[in-house]
Amino acid sequence: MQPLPAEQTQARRFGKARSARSTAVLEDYVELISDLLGTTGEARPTDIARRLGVSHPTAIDTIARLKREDLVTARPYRGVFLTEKGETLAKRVRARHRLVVDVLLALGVPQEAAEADAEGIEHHVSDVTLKAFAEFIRDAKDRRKA
Amino acid sequence: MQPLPAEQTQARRFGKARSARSTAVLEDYVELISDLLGTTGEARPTDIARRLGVSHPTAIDTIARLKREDLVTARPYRGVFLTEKGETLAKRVRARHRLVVDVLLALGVPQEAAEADAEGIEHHVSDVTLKAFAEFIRDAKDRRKA
DNA sequence: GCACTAATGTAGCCTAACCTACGTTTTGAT
DNA sequence: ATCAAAACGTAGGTTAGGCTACATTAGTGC
Repeated sequence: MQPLPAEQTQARRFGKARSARSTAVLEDYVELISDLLGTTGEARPTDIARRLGVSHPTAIDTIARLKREDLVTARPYRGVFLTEKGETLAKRVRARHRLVVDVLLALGVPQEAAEADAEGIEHHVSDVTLKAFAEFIRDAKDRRKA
Repeated sequence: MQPLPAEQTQARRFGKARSARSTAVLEDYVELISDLLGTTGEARPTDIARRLGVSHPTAIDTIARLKREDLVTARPYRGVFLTEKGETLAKRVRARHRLVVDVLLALGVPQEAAEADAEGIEHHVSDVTLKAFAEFIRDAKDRRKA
């Protein structure tokens, strides 16, 4: 019996989940900012706060953190913009989000639940899992064609 | 165009994800405590800490929170035990965890990634989605039989 | 039964993410 | 051009969840 490795494996998994949790908020903001910039041309703290369902000081605090992480630029009263790094992250996050929703739908999850659960699930989907998801969706499409 | 409802829907989704995040830690602890009680007969702060990959004061703090939430009982130097409420939660969480892993495996996700990602994903799977997962697994089994 | 070790607990600190209350800047309507 | 409303920003507070360093208790071996 070797309890140590099992313990360490489990600890590593929990650690991963913890770090995913801490980046989840950043990812949500970046994705939302990207959406707002794309649809309305600007991303303002108040809009961001309203969409996320938080107060605007909370949004402003988190935007400050995004700046620290070099994901956005923002100047007082001027709105928020994505850096290169932020743009790249936004693209990845958006693609992952879509894929997660698609997989849930393909599994028979109702639309609203799929959208809602994806909001939480997406942040915990690793690249390996994402690849499996993509293949699953591709195969499902092929099956439908055949 | 009515931008308000869309905003509110999105805000509600984010709110759900936020609250899932805050209960995720509690769920992890309860599940782990249940495991430890089942396999070794006792759940001690140090073991819990080691398995979760956190320091023992962190574990003790969270155990205090679990007590406040009436999920466990614990007395100094005596280990941790689940209340009725904690037991019920543990059962639900364990079943959900297993189902999430099974679904990921069925989708072609490799074992280790499935186990690791499930640790984060499980906390965001709603009852509706869980039901769809259960049906998907059942159907997959039927297909294999046929 | 004493002493050492391991487990447990306490104190004090940090960051993230939330909040309310209040002040300041922009903006747009008259 | 002014002024009110809306947006923005700041101050200060809370809880959760981490940490290290240090003190205490329990258990074990001799």
